[in-house]
Amino acid sequence: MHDFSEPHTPTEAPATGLDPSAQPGAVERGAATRQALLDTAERLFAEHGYGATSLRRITAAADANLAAVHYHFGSKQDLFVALFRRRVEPVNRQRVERLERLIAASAPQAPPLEDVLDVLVRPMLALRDEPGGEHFVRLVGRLFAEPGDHLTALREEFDEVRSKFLPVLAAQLPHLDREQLALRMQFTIGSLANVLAQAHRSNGPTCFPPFTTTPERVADELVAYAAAGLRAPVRRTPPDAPAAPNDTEPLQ
Amino acid sequence: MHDFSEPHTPTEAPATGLDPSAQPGAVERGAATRQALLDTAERLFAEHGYGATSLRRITAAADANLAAVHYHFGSKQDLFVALFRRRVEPVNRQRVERLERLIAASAPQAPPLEDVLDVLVRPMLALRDEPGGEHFVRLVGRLFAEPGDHLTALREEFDEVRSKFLPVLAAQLPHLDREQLALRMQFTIGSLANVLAQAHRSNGPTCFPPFTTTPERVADELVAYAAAGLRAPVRRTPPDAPAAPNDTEPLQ
DNA sequence: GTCTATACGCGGATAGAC
DNA sequence: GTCTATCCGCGTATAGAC
Repeated sequence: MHDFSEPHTPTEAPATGLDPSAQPGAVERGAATRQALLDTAERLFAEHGYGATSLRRITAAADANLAAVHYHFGSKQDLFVALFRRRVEPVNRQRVERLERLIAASAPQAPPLEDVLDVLVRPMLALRDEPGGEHFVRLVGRLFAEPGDHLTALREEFDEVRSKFLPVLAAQLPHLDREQLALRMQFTIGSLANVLAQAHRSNGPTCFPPFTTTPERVADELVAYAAAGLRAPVRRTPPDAPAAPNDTEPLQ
Repeated sequence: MHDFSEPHTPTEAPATGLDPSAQPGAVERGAATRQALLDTAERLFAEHGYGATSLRRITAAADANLAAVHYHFGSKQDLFVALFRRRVEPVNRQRVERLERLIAASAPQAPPLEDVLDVLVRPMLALRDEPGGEHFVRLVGRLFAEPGDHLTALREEFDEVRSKFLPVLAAQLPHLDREQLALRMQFTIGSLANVLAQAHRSNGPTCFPPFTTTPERVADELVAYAAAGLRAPVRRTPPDAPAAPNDTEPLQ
């Protein structure tokens, strides 16, 4: 129902010192406010979710005025996009650069599957060790599960990553056709997303027993799991669908 | 910031015909309203997300009054829980029953890994073929990514499933310790959740090339992938962390 | 250029009439 | 059981102070 066609670009640049009416130090204060809003929103969005976090709470916690969000970013949505890009762009740049180094190192053969997966997975998991990153990874985990209307722009950030990694993976997985590879990569991304979304529960409460695992250890396990899954032989017949015809009754 | 400690249980039972002030046919109308609210909310939540779907839109589309939601369910949150339980309880009952049949059939050995995974995965994917189920599976996919505050009650629905499946899986995976098994099952659940969340995009737009896959085909692929991943040998050393020390600059 | 104050319409929730 | 009226907090927009 919203209209994001003209997303409002207010801070086209801190056009430093051109305007004689500007207060001394105004630019620095503006940058500090912007920063505080990004950091605070990142933490609160991760803890309570996007919808449950109001701009009033964010601005109060960041010692800023309610309207500061709209001045610096244009809308709540745009604030989210900004804090998201801030973290994701370096990660995706690392992924692509490291992949290209891998390709160069193993040329003319394609690089080993495990190495490619490692480069895909580790930079994102490593965010957990950056200040504030532990909040951010939960947001990433949730992104792919969100309904598609308003966050498509963010998902497009991953398009370059996908387009560069897919052919390299395909070269090591000749037993899969295009559709099978796409499906299995969807499994792999889901594994990563789920781990990211649950990363904050170091003493995991409901779903799985508590365990204390470093991001490095998680990356190791995920790479081993995904590589084996991607290499799995194509399955032919479902082994078991006993399905007594009426073991589901109609809805209440 | 919400308080869901006392969730309001209004419709303790359609206490049929006890109240002399009730209109004739009131009970049937009430049940029909309840049903319409569940079906409509399920569709709208799946299409636009929970937060972006207002009670006013739901009640308008279901030809009901705004206050009907609070009368029948107590709150928007409780409406979500109700429509969720309606679908998930039969699925989880199927899973447990089929697992017990598998155990009995292969006793005294543990049942084959692929069969156990098939029984875990297929009933949920099969919901796509039920009327309205194609909407519901998207909600399931999102559940595990949601922040933990208000939906813990729903996640507990899966506790019985987990406690019954984990030991059977462990019996087939003696090379994994408890922590490794928990982590790899988290990967597996993530794979399933991601597929469910994207299930509606039969012509997948941003993330993966379009493909038309039946739920049965997806279940086959997921079982093959997860079985291989779970069986993967434990990895020892990360193969590649070239990580030029400064390939990440500080945040903007 | 940055921030404050204030206003509008819509969201979920609730009380009480019918 | 159902509905109307109402409450308060939300995202958003804008006018004007510094």
